[in-house]
Amino acid sequence: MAFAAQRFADNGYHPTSVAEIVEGLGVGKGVFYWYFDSKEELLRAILADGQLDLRRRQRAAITGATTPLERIERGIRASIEWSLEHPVFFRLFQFAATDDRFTENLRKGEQVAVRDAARHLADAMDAGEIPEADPKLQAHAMLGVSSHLVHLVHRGLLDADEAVVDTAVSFCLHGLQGPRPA
Amino acid sequence: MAFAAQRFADNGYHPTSVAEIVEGLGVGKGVFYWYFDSKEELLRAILADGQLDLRRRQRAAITGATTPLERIERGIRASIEWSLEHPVFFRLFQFAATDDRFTENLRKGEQVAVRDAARHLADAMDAGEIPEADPKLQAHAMLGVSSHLVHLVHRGLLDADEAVVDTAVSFCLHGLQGPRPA
DNA sequence: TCCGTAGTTGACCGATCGGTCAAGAGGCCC
DNA sequence: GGGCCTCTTGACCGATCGGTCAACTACGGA
Repeated sequence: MAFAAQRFADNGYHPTSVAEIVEGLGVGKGVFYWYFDSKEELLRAILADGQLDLRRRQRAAITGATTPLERIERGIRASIEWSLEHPVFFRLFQFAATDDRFTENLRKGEQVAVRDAARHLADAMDAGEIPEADPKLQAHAMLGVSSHLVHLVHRGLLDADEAVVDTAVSFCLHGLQGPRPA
Repeated sequence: MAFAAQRFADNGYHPTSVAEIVEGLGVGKGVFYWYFDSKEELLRAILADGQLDLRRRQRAAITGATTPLERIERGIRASIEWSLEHPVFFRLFQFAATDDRFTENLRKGEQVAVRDAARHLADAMDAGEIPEADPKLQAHAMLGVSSHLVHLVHRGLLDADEAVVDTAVSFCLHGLQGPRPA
């Protein structure tokens, strides 16, 4: 799966053939179809693996935080860092988001994460830490900032500086904050 | 090109064959290869068309604005509205961003837009409208928010409400604003 | 020792791919 | 009318695709 993921990320899902994968692994084609029903199922399994790992990282990052806003910040940081460390998974997520065969697989995991973030946002609103707004929309906005910036780093258009992470976090946090009461 | 763009957006670039396109158009295959060198070149032409149109819209939206920040806001609004009105182009942009064969084509257009936005951000900083920060990073952050939200609308997970646009704009503007001096 | 099963092989399948090209249609100028 | 050029056709090409399957190997238990 790791090898296949690498090839999918490098050459694209469609242009990468099953023959290419098994050849690179030095095994027969039968092995592939013994473990997976199809090439499509392979990618689904890879995506599920990645989502699980990201989710674990997010949960771990959040524990220990005391305020809702701190949970949000840690969640963003963890997501960005994970995405920077796992360019292969990240690229596959991006691809899967553009292909109707796979969007459904992403949706579930993404919605869990967004719902989670939205809950913390709602908590922060209740606590008066940030003004009232649609928490889900804001969670998605933060996701947009993070993933786009990560995308740029992976494309080599941005240095994998910690300044990127800080800028993303700061942008998101202040975006949430809205106009401060004087 | 419009027909091909539609099919590429609906079924994906790779799964859509040239045969499918010419058949849908009711013409012979030779016609296709008379006007385009390859399937790849066709998509490139479509992408260029879309980028040109978006760029025009952005420029038109900005003219007449008096302050840098107003230019930024109008630019965001125009980009989001255009993307909502052109789901086919938007999807193709998203796909192209995930495929190395086409990223280079997007980069140029994207960089022009980002450089433009960054210039207005720098102007706003000089005018003291927003605090100092890396304008390019911020421009990309705004692009991330916009495109992710548009993506959700196209996937049907969000209503094409004007609230979406307003939230995006507000999130971006306050994200730029940073911590207000008390 | 021998059988059963899990795991593996790679030749093979029909379908389809992007792309080619010889043939010809239609119109324009001389 | 006849040569010419633009445009169109669709049969055809070799390559390759995802997927199948009969044959085979390795090995643990009886």
